Amino acid sequence: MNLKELAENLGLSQTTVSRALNGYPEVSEATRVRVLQAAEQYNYRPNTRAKGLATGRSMAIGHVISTSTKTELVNPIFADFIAGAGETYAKNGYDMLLSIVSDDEEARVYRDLKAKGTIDGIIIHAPKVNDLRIPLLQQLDLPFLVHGRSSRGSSDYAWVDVNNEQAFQRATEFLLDLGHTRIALVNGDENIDFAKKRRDGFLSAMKTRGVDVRPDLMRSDDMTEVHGYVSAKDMLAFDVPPTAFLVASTITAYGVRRAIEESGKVMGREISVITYDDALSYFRNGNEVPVFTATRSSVQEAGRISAELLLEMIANPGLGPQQRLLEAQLVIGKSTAPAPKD
Amino acid sequence: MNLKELAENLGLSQTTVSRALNGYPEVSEATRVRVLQAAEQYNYRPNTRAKGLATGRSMAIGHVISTSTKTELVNPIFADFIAGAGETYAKNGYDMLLSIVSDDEEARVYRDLKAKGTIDGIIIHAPKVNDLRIPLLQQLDLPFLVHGRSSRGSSDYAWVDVNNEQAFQRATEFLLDLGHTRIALVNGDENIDFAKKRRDGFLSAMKTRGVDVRPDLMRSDDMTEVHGYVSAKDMLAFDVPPTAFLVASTITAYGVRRAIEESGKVMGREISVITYDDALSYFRNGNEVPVFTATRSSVQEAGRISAELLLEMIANPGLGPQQRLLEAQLVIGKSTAPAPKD
DNA sequence: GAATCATTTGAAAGCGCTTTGGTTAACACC
DNA sequence: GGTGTTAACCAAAGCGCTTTCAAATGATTC
Repeated sequence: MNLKELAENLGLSQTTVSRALNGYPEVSEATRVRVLQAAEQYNYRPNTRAKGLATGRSMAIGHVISTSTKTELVNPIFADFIAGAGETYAKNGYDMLLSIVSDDEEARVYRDLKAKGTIDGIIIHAPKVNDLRIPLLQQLDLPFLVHGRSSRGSSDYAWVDVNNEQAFQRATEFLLDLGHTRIALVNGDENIDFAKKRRDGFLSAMKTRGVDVRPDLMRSDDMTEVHGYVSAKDMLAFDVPPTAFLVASTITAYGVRRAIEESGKVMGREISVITYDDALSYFRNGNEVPVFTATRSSVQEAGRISAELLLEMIANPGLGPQQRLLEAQLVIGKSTAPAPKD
Repeated sequence: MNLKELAENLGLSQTTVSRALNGYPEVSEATRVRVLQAAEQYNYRPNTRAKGLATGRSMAIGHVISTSTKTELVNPIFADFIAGAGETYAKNGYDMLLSIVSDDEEARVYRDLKAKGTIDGIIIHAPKVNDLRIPLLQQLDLPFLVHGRSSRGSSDYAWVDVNNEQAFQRATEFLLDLGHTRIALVNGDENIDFAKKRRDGFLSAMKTRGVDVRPDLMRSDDMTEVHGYVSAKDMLAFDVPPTAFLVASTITAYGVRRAIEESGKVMGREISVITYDDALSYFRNGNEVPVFTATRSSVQEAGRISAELLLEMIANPGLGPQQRLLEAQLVIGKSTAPAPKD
């Protein structure tokens, strides 16, 4: 069933039917009702492509997820982020277009999406400290929003980010308050901005308290379980091992925990752990009492907010780039305890 | 830059330019080269919507992920599945459209996607034992493929699935061979077909060997970490606790492991664990030696194959529904040992 | 009763592409 | 020279919608 057929069925012009369906005022209430009923009855839905062609808008938002060509990892936090965003899109009649792109092709993909007119806006993830995608998108004149921030370069773009520096600074202070000084940092890939910021927060807290930072207690890599395991296992074998770990994700924290237990120590007694917790739906940090003491911020919530801001910017082009800084909560779990006296 | 402008620039008609770009034979080699060069130079990309309107195809595949209205969980295995599928789509010029839908709206969403012509085909996930989506999609005349199978109802539809029954049967036999008889099943939600099949495999192996199955050693729920923890903790507190766990996912297995360690026992010594391993990229089952003995099948691979089969079916409508049964591998890790003698 | 106005409707153009059904020119053949 | 054939190109219709501009109708005003 298309508009023409529907109009013929009703004995009306396409114009009138289109107007009735789209809520324009120049239609008598009687015919509007008649049209809506008929549309319902025949289950009429306007063809997306035709509508888009006529209006110049595609009613779709792109999400580009870049996988490094080498590692081919897909971060599961995307699943939750996208769930949050998808909800907002659905509510506003937008579709979500997903592109999985190897990082050497990203520039081409953006240009194509713009030139082909596939999408009205785009959300990008995990920006690097100095991310070239941002100037590229600025120049492309395609509304976009960054999940995260990029420290260097222009700051005149839309983003939604967590206050990562503050989160890890507080976490570090908490460990210091417990008497820990040999604190290890099992970070994400520090080429990515958020990991860099977390490191900054860690270092800043240590410096403020005048505690020496041992470079051999800092690791940085993709936030897999194995990364946590390997890093912790390695450091626990030191002559003077760390007494606490600051970890970048619950997944990695599970690896750290595995190494701790393998070493015969007990987490939350001899060894303390604080992790960043994205509140992943399949990876809740325990049920009642959190397993890990954690800096928590829901990535699903971030997805929802990101989508809302982007749609807002698309609706009001004069609005300028929207930005939102979320604060992580420090929740106390069973993984932290005072530093052992030795 | 659109086709008209490009054609004017070249002093050719839109017809000829379109033909040159799409590889039709009625164009001289000289002009084809000229056209391609110009297109390259102006970075011309045909407008997706216009092309779709003219051809009647949208060059997009929909993925519908349903979240139960109650739990709002987003299974991270989708991230990997989608990564696999996305690769195939990109290679073939298709876009991927993602819908996150609460389960009470699914039927409407399918009808809409079909009526609006947004997509050329659809992939659905996690079918129930008796899944109503399948007859609905059959009736809608929209090419579709199911990731998983639905035991009841017509079997005349396209699917890609793992031989779940066989996988868990083998895993159970392996535990029985090690002398375990008190084997607990920490399964996924058994309303979903794959979980049902795994249970069948488990029961079939137990029955064949004449080992009694204790109903209180079987749990079924969403495959979260917490589900594993709570189930295992509960069962380990029994007067006669299980000596082995058969678990539905690595994530859940981490919960089981947490409970085991909390109980003061050691996994791979007093307690054995076998898990199903989807080979999630952020959740590799250990590095060299697997942490868990596991039945492994890559969900990313399943995504790739699913996308390939669906595109094939779209390209050749006469082909009939494609189906592919993948076998899981039984890999031996550090989590299994002979049953303790008591 | 004529002029004005608001209300409601419709014809047709246009969005950017593909594709049908030509047309033209060059060439070969008898 | 006339007839076919082929290669290369183009004009225009059509995909299903929105939107501009015009027209018809009935109500209102003087």
